Amino acid sequence: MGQLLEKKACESRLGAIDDALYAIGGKWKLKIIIALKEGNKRFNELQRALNISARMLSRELKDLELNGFVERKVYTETPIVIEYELTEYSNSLSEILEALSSWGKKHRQKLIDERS
Amino acid sequence: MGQLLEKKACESRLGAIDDALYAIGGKWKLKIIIALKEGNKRFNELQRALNISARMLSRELKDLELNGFVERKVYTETPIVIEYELTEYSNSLSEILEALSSWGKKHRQKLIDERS
DNA sequence: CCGTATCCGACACGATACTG
DNA sequence: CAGTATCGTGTCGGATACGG
Repeated sequence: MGQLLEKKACESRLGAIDDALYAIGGKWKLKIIIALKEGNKRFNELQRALNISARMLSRELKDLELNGFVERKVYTETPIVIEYELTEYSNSLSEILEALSSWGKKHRQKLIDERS
Repeated sequence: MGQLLEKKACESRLGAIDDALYAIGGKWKLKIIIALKEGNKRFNELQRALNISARMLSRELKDLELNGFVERKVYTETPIVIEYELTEYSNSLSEILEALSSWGKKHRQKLIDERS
């Protein structure tokens, strides 16, 4: 009977989603990553691009660094410049990013259509 | 120059991700949907399957219904039974679900490997 | 420019108890 | 069983100010 198998599969997916949301859930993480896909950015550039407070940005960047998505680069030649750069590992998120943004686009269009 | 194009694309993706997170962000929405993929479920079944409080489940189900992902079905034959069922539209999330859970699985494995 | 510290309100989330 | 009401906690997240 497939019941049991289905249940196992479901539980496994639930756990996996948990892990994923724990790492990249929240309001900012994916958005920061998208912004950095455009190219390395400095702290203030990110802040302006995302309309995020310094406090949150600082926190989230640390978190992203700890989890291996982002690297903080310090160029010591004067003037000293600090940039944030995506790591190789962050590329593993591309499918998620693609799926989310393409769905978001369609969803927004649906909402617009319904209102008319 | 591709700079401008890239910037536009980035902003568009940021907006789309916003829309997506607004609709399906948070700790519970996707998990409820996954649980229902296994088959229709009653309130208490969902509660036990997800370890979610009645309060949150009630809220999230209303939200999911409003956004067209879930339908509340009432079977009036005694004994009266109330079930929650996924709508057709909820299938549009399958790519996201797939991407998230497969990434989550790999990510967890990575964490395990690193710890050894 | 790159952040950190502090204060504060809003809300996500949980536990418990309760109603029809 | 299907929810709602109440209460309490923690985190989210912004505003402002400040120091390296």
